[in-house]
Amino acid sequence: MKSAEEDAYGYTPNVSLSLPLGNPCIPSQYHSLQSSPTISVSVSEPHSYDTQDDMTGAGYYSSSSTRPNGAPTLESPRIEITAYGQFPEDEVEESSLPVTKRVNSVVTLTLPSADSYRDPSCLSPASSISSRSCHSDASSYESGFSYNYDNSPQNSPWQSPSVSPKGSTLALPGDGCASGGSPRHSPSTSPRTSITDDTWMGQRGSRPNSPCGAKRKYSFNGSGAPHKHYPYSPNHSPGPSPQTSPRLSITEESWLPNTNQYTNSAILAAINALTTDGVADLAEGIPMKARKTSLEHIPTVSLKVEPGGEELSPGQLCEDEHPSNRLSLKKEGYCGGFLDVPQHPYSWSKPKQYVSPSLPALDWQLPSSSGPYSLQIEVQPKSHHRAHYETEGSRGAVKALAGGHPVIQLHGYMESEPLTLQLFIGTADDRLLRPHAFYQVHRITGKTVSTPSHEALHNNTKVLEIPLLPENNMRAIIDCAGILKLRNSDIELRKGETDIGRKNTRVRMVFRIHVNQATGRTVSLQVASNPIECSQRSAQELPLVDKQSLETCPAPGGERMLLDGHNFQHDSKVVFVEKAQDGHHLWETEAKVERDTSKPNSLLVEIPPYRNQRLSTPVHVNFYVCNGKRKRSQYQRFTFVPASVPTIKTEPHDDYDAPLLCTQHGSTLALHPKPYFPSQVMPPAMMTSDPRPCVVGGAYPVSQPRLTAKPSTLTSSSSPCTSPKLHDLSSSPFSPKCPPAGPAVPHQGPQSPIPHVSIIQETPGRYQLPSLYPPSSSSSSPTSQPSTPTDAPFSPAQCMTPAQPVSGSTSPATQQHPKAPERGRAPLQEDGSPPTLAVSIKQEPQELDQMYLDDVNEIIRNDLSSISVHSHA
DNA sequence: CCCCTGGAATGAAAT
DNA sequence: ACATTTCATTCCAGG
Repeated sequence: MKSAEEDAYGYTPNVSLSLPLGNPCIPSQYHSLQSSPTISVSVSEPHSYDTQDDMTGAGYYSSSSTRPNGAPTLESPRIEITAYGQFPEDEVEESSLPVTKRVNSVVTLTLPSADSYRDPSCLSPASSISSRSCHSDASSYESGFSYNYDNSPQNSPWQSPSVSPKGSTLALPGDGCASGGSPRHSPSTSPRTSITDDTWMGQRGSRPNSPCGAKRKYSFNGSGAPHKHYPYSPNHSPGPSPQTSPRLSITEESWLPNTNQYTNSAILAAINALTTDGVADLAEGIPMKARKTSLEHIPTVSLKVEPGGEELSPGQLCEDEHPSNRLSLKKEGYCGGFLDVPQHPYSWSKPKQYVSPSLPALDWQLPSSSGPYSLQIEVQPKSHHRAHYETEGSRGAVKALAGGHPVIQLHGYMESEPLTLQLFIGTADDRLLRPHAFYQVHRITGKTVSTPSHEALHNNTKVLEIPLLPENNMRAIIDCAGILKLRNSDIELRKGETDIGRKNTRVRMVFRIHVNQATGRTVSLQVASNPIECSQRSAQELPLVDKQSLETCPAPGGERMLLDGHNFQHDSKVVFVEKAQDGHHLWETEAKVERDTSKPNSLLVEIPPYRNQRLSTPVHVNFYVCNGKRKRSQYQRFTFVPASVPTIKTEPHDDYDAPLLCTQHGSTLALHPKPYFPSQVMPPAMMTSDPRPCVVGGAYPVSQPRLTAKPSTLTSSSSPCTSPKLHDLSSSPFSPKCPPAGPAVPHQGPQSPIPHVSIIQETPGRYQLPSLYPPSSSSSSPTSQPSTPTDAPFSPAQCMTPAQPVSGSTSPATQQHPKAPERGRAPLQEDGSPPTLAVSIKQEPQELDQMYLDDVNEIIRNDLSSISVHSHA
């Protein structure tokens, strides 16, 4: 198991590499990154490096896309989309947001967005509207491609299929796929929306497609690229290309118009230059996936003539411009096209403007508090929320555990100006917090909704913007946010996407706020909610621990801990586990459960004695509730302390969490870390215990993130946490540095040296970066990026670092590293254990773990295999 | 009539 | 290659 994990991490790198192959896109991303960075850099610098500050500056810069890009790009990595979307989009998206600050300097808005969501494309449409199916189409696109192969007409075929659902399906090659495709297509598409477009798209059927695609791969061009996507590839080529390459180009085009605002012709030029290569790649790769979604239309259009023609325009238009619009539009079909921004005035009073540019990418890790400001989740969302598919109606807003809805508040803000709270759905795995590729926030409206909101797209990630008003004490009740589930097949096809959707059903609501300061700087804060299980099945079958009455216990154990949660059974087992960095089990033992008092929602367990009674320092371990082989809760943190030392901590756990997540949960936060483990110790401990690498430094290591992704799913279980505060970690180490360029530089630096370096330097010249990055990350070709996953790395780095550092608290981001530790594996070890055993590895029981590991491994293998395949292809 | 939901059927993927 | 089990996604139906 452990090994598996490690492997995973280890692989990651590989993966990333491979990915690259697959995705041409990547390059583009880089480019974008580069470019963006550049831009941003320059601009920002002026402002301030400070992380937070950055934002501000950035914002402007961003105006041009640049900045954002930089950031985004980084992020993007993950998602392929980004690549496509690239800057413009990003910007766009961002722009939508903020409003407040932004002055608008910029102009218009909107942007293009090409990408829109990741899949979102689909989603968004759909999601937003639910009705709109547009997006879904996108996916279809991919399929479409495939179809192409089959028949270009495919459409028709598919469509029909689609209609017919399942059936037919197409037989296609994909067989299964086909079938799948058809069904889905039909469903999604057909239903939803619009017809035409959909139809086209629809045909492809999202799911099916993907599957099919994968298998088949035809791809036209794609060659390898397609991997999964292949379908896309075709599409891509046509469509995509547009996107991708197109996008680039397109973007430009689109942008241009929009962009102009920005500026950027120059920028564009630069970008293009950069991109070129990338572009090419893109073209190849074509990111199809991405395309798919969003593009569906577009691609279609472009690619194929048929649909294409028309669509393109629409699509493109939409994308570019609309992304945001879409959101806003939601209903309208996509393309509404205009800038929505303005549309919903609401509280927003201000026009939105764009702000975005400067804003940090969504995958950047940000602190939850900085200076006087502290963004907190006053009321956490319930641990379970069944997300809805595009093919379903909305399943309502995410609710709070005690009824009601989540509540978030910004403390320490004394200005009279309203701010815009951003909300997006993030991951809940061990890796750094980032937008979740398979879920999107869904805006809920209606009589039951009291909080106004507005949708915007940032790099394929839907972001709900909610006004935070001084008159409400900068507090908002989040009753307007639902969660949309994207079909795994649609997302996995995306070019850059490395995460797998299967069993990756936990998310976190991520809230961000950007506070402009008198100095001109912008302080960006973010907090993530506790993990939310979004699948119907998991919610009904997997045991889940909401609360634990004890966080720590002396090594001898014996104390009783009451667990509050869901799906507990009389035969539920509670297993304590201590794993080494590499993942193997050092210790595993089943705790006694008082069956008599066990209830579906509570379990009373007796803390088992720790394996080593001579602890000199606290040791972080985990425990989970198990209802059967594959029905285990996520890892919960627990800390054994030296008998003498009583508990100080309670929270040691938190530490762990902290590293990982950022957010805070309320209480938990971790923090300890610092306290406890002062310097030295801490690290290890953190690392060890959690997987999270936290790391500070290491964390970023970047590479890990990527791979992990999938695995992460698995892993995720473990630490979801949100630890909020990590700041410490993060901040200290890295953050501080970064400031300058803001985005990019910071984090990465820490992580991967190279990157960092480059980044940093680059500030001056973005270009540099590009080169740098690529290399580092990808090593191999552009594709490398694929690793997008890596993004994480980047993002982090970028992100915040600079800015965030400030926040210090930011740590969140850092925290996530969780994985890092693993990677790092060696290094630390629990230090905690330090004294004693620590070291050795015991393994022991592992069964459970193994199971887990197995799962993970599987996943990883699959991924790898697929990847490799792709690449080969 | 529409929005939510809870429940489940269905088919694909993983074992 | 086949039987099962586990998941994801789509459908249904009631409030």
